[in-house]
Amino acid sequence: MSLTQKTRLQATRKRFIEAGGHTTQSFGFGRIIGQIYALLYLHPEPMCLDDIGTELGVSKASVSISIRQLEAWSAVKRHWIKGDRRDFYEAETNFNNLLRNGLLEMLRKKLDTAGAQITLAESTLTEALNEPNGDERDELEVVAARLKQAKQFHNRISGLLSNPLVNHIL
Amino acid sequence: MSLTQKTRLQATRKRFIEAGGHTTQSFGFGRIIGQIYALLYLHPEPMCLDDIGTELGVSKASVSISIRQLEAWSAVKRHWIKGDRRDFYEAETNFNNLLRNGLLEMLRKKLDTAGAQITLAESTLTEALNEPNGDERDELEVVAARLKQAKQFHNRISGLLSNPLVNHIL
DNA sequence: ATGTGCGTTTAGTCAAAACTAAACGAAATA
DNA sequence: TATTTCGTTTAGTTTTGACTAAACGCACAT
Repeated sequence: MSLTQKTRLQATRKRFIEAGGHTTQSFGFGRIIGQIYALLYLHPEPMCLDDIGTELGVSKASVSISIRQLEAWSAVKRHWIKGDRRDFYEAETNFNNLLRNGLLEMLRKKLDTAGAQITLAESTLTEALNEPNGDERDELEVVAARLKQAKQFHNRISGLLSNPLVNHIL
Repeated sequence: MSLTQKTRLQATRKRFIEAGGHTTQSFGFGRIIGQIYALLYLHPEPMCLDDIGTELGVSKASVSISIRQLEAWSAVKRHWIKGDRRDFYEAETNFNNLLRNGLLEMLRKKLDTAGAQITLAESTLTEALNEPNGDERDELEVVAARLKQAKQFHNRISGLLSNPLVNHIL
């Protein structure tokens, strides 16, 4: 392989890996997660923890933690090699699965906890509403109305995420 | 107003505000942003910077910075009060606008920069591909194929965000 | 059993982000 | 012009969380 080809391939890899790290960073997951995925995505063969760490210049511990996150999102798959005790990983190249099991699943969880909070607030308020009139009854009802509106919106979004049509589009 | 009513109203407010802060925090924006929005959302009248800061127990500077972010997302609106030099703010209760101008807009920007990076990587690689054969031609083509696939997925998602049908559902 | 080679856990470090206090500039008031 | 009252900027502090080195536990081999 010519020197220029090699250099350009390395440059391409490096750029893509940096971009991956930058992207996950901007979404609030660390930088390493994106870098690992990008590295595996462009790598023809599965890689082990040590090689990944060496390639990216980070510790094995970081790789271990990050790769478990990626596994939980179905973004990488373990690859068994007979006679080798090490764990090898390759990227899940099917972005649809990645989207469904990763991003959307996370979104769902966050929506759930948010929804639970709203419900909790609502029920606390309902107790107050059932009592005989007080001198700030109006305000009480304004808050109740807003909470109700928030819950409606929450339900709409939740419904959207479990809508089979929407899920098919993604 | 009875004491129990007052207590419960305050408890409801507090819980809702904390939940709001927690939510925005989990999405990588600060805690204060969500707290301010939640406070304004449950507050019948527009509030000024100082009152917001006092209510949440944070400095006016923090409120100033955060509320400009909220304004950029159309999540709050300025409310002019004649004869008062202070800026008053109220929550945008239309969640659809909020979604469109806030979350989706942000998503669009991140997709754009990610797409630009992929394109850049692709063009760097294309130069190498146009050269005569080298001894790692195969690997070069694997990387090229992966980049192409990534770009396709990126385009699909971008298209989805500007799809009028999808935009209408949201 | 003992040693070796893994992945994981933990305790600690360090850098980046959040947040504050204080200084500042602009606009209204006197 | 001097003063007051805002919102913003800035410089410094605190907090958070990313990351590492080292210890650990487990499984297999000898």
